[in-house]
Amino acid sequence: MTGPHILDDLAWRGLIAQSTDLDALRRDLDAGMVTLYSGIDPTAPSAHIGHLLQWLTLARFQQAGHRPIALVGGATGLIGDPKPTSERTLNDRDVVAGWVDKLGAQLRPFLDFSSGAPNAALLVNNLDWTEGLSALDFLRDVGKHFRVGRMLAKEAVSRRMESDEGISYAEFSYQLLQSYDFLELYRRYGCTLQTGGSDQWGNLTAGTDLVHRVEGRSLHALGTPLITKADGTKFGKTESGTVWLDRELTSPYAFYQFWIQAEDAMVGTYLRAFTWLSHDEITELERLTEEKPQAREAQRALARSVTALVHGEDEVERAEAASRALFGRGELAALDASTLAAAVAEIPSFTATRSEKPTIVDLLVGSGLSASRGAARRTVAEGGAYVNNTKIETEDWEPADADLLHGRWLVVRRGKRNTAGVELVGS
RNA sequence: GGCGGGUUGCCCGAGCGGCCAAUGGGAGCGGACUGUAAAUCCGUCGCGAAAGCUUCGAAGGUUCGAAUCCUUCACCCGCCA
Repeated sequence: MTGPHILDDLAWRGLIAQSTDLDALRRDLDAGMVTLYSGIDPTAPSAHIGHLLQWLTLARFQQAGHRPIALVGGATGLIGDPKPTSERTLNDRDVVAGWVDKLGAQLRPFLDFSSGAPNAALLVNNLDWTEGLSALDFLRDVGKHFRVGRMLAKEAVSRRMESDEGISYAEFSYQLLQSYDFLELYRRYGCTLQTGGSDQWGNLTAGTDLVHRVEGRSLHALGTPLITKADGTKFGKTESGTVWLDRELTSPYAFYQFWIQAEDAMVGTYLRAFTWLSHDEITELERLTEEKPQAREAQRALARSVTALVHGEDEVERAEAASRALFGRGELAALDASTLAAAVAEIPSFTATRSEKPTIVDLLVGSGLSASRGAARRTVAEGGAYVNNTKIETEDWEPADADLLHGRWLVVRRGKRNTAGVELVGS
């Protein structure tokens, strides 16, 4: 690969928040193929866009000729990484095992696993080397190398110690488990680099420390920054929660919409971190955002790229077509039936029966746009309810035949950007 | 094991027998402005059309009346052993 050095590329993309010894890492990367790993824990049936960032980082290394190992924490997921705020609830073993399978399948498209290449990606599960480990062996072989003082000093642990929630011994031990992964992967595959989010920094360095003590080798750790919004608040949430990669949890249309709503101040950051666009392309898009922010070119390119990456080009087409139809300047009534049907298919929709004479409140609640009838009435009172882009002023409004697009559709909207389709059937 | 402190709505956090569906802040949501952006301002924020109903860790109890008092249980924190 010609392009910039992998570390320079990562730095340009804003993906290096912390590192152990960048110069040493660069020397190793230049000396030949490096095996690296990054792990995620199965805490849900799907990965989200934070995980995507980790997988993409692995993929960037693979693109540069190095060998990525994607780890899914079938063991660590049974214990739970300490969150600064509160103790996790343990999930059942079979549930976690099911999630391990799902996450494994989900990450495959992002890396090249084809067996021929020397740097073909590997998928591993840390349950494979921890399940058979006895508690005594673990304490002697791993636990003996850890000092409690150091462990207590880790940020997540100390935060929890100071909170009135406290921390269980199980979660306290988490860093030992993750450190042991690094040791095991070093022994099995010669893995010498671990990447992860900067919130994992304590765990990453715990791993390099352990290997140093046991094997006398200094390995590398690289922390990617926590991606946030411009005001520093958490990124990756929408009104309906986390932005998942699984289409059942976050539809491709909703996924596309999430990205297209990116703030101007952050769109460049997201382009750099989440897309494969070249430096030149991104620089140009950043310039366009400065010059003509209202054109939203960068947001469009971002939404297109990331949606294509996760859901494929076909879904991008659909999401874009639906977005044009629903957010376009034109009249919804002017859309032809197939375009409208396609657009409605992308958004949450439901079927109502004419004989039930649904009011706007029924439509808002039935479509899930409003959580309760009270909330729906409030929305109408606030002037946030629309049908076919026309504001509805009264809560007992009912659709007339003339309102039905192509004889059966209504597009209901709450606020600026929450839309749902309604198909009115029956007589 | 002993003693003390704690558990309130999405989060933080007041309330400490009636005036409490419960102060305040944050997040969220809607509106105005705009560009499916940010900032700002305004409004809203348990369910119900209403009567009313269900909430303040759980279960009992005292009382005309409890988030507020008592008992037991669970969990958390601290100190001592």
